[in-house]
Amino acid sequence: MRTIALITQGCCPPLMKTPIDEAEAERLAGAFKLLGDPGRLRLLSLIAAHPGGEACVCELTEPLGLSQPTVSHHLKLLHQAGLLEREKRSTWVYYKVDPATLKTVRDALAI
Amino acid sequence: MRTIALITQGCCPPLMKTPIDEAEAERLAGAFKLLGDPGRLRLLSLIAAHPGGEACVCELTEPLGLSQPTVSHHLKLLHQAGLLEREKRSTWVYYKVDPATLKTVRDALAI
DNA sequence: TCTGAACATCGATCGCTGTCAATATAGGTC
DNA sequence: GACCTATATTGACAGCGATCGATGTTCAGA
Repeated sequence: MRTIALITQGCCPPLMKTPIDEAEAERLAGAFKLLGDPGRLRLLSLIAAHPGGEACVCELTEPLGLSQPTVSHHLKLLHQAGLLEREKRSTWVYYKVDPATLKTVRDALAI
Repeated sequence: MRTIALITQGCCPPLMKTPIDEAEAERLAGAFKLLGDPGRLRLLSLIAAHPGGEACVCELTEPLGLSQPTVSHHLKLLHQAGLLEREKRSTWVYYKVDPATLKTVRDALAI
């Protein structure tokens, strides 16, 4: 799946106000494509609901029921899109949801 | 692409409040998968921004640059998910965005 | 009833992506 | 250094879905 730069470039104007052009549609669709996978949605949900609003990979693999490489792959995509912040602490890597990016996506659907 | 019943079944609890289960993730991901295609996003945008908030298929094919069967296919998916209302008037079929369903999807991303 | 227009369905193709096993990398501990 | 743990990368495969041409269906008008 292609990487999407979400926050930069003044993404994303409200869909419903005025017709978006093809480039904007491509970028916004990239964001929704990320949200269009049950595993990634559950990852976001697990991380957001985790104590402290953050979780490391080892805390996510088992409840998700997916292999470690797959989880790592999904986390990378979500991070590249700006939906997850990433912080390495010694051996562990902690992820937390970036509310601003999430809001950007949500606002694109405003009536 | 599988059909998603969006409004019915009390869909969709906010992702970020509490961990969603696999069934909810599957359903919600289905909705975002629909939004994860540039053509469908532009369809929604074109229809919403069209005078009267509605448009028939013949007004959408050309600005989208996709074949009529493809446009018809996308419209069917969006309609099945409840994102578009469909009304047949003699030879023409008019589609309009359903704001309630859109809000349902948007609210799932609430912080 | 014939014709043309608008829309839907079918069948086939082809690129994309979610998945995992295997392997690599990096950090901690002894 | 040797070993273990946590995470990332790689390579390969299988299934899905976006697309289009061809065809079907429905409706209005002559």
